[in-house]
Amino acid sequence: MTGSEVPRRRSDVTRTAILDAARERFASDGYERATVRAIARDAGIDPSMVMRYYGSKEGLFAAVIDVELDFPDLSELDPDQLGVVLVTHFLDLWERDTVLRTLLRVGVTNASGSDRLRQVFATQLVPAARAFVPDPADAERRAALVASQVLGMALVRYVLQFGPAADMSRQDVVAWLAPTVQRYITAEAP
Amino acid sequence: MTGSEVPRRRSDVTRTAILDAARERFASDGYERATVRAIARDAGIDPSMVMRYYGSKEGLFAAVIDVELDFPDLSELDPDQLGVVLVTHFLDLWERDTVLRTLLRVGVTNASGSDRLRQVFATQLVPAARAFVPDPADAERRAALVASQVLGMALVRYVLQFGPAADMSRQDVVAWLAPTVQRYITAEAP
DNA sequence: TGCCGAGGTCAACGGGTGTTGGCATACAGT
DNA sequence: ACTGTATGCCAACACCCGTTGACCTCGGCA
Repeated sequence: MTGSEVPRRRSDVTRTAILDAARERFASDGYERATVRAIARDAGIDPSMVMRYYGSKEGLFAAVIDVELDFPDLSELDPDQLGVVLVTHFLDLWERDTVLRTLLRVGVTNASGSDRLRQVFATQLVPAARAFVPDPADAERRAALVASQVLGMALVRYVLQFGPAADMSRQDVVAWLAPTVQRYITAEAP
Repeated sequence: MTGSEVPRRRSDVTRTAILDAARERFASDGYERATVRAIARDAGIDPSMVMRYYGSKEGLFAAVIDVELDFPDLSELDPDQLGVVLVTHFLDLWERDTVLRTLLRVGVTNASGSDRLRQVFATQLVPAARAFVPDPADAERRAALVASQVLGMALVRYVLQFGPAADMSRQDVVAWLAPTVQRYITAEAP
């Protein structure tokens, strides 16, 4: 992913139109109900274009979830601020684009979605945790606890949209969740 | 729901066979990928029987998720034990049968699934919280925080099956999550 | 100007879906 | 024993899906 560049081929505009439409459809409908036909209609082109450029529906989905979740540099951070920084960063990620929403929606029913979710967990969250936990041996467990709280909040707030969770301000979410995350990483094992 | 009774009609055995098969299919495949034909095959009958007894696929799903989550009586409980009791009870619920798993799997993509999930939240969790929170005005918010942690753990442990989360013992889950839940309900607002 | 390939449309295929109506069978009540 | 009804199966319908291949239409180049 090199981000924005000037289109070298004429078809690039169509390519990204498909990708944008796919992002929204997968995010709001999940994998099964997001049909190739609907995505093509949103992008204003023929369904066969989707196949030409992405090979198959599965290939299109792979392109959608192929993004890097750039984790913040935590190396010289006050360990007491870990909870606040992590929760704030996660809120940013969830609100910036739709890819995590897509991943969560799809990961619950689709194998390649949950694979990718596990992969993000293992390559991004676990290593970050490893640098701060008291005992590296249980870094995975502590990362899983953090994931449970963060994904759970994302679930009720952005996907299921429970009223009280969706209405909370960012500050309140951080204020409530940061101590939890902080404890999961740095506290003594109970 | 009167529970177990002697079958009055000959078809009751088929009825429950369909329901059992549907429970498993919906729980493991989600709504879209659980086909009427596959459910009927599992139940050993013809797909048209499903329609005769439950009207439609949607009606069958409604029957599957029409269950009461009997909440424990918390009225004379030591408020300090709230976290432990709640987390333990939730683990029981998730491990006893598949209905919550179904609800979570389906609620993420299907409207009637997430409706039911919101309904369970509003009629079971919020009232329970109302009895213990310092200020009844924010009972909903505190209940939402509890839901975020509990559903999040269920998500990574039972649905996504993140290794470290799935491998934790019940005691460890309770030991880690109970203080979080306790704080969400009884602690001063930050 | 003539050509050629890239970009795009169109119609169709094979398969799977939820759902329906007709027909057989076994049972219960008289 | 006879009959009406509950129970079940079978075949088909209409629809939607992902995917394919044949065809058209431009823009750039010799």
